[in-house]
Amino acid sequence: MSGATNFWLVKSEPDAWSWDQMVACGAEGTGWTGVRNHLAKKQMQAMAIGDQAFFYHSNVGKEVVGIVEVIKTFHPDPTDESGRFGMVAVRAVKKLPRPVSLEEIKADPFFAEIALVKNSRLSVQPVSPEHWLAICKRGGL
DNA sequence: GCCAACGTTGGC
DNA sequence: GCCAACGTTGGC
Repeated sequence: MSGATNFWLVKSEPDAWSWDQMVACGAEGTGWTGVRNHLAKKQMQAMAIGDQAFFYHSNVGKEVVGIVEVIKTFHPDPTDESGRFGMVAVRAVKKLPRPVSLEEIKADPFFAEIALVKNSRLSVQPVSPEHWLAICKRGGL
């Protein structure tokens, strides 16, 4: 494992779990439960404590609203009865001063290869450092 | 509310 | 192990 921080993007429908709820968990954070996809699982297994992830509101809003940090690495998800999947734990770090919408990301050819556009259904995805910086910049950070 | 994309399941 | 049917996700 290298010491470099990796970047990710996690999606949530705000009706199910919103940024505000995430913030309400404070420094304690919360388990990122409910992921039932093997590719997403693989991404979570690759996460290290201190890695950062964009928090994206799918369906409603369709925008990156904030940044979360991994505080606990991959471990069993108590909500998964099959025992096949797991979760990480994250805490809210900061809200983007300006949310970055999917529309905006799609409109910029720079993001043509980002998983958010290419594989829109993947709920946990990696983000390259270049894309990370560019979205932070657009978000007003 | 619709539909396309994609993952999963189950019959063979 | 293949593939059709089905369910779910998520953008529009």
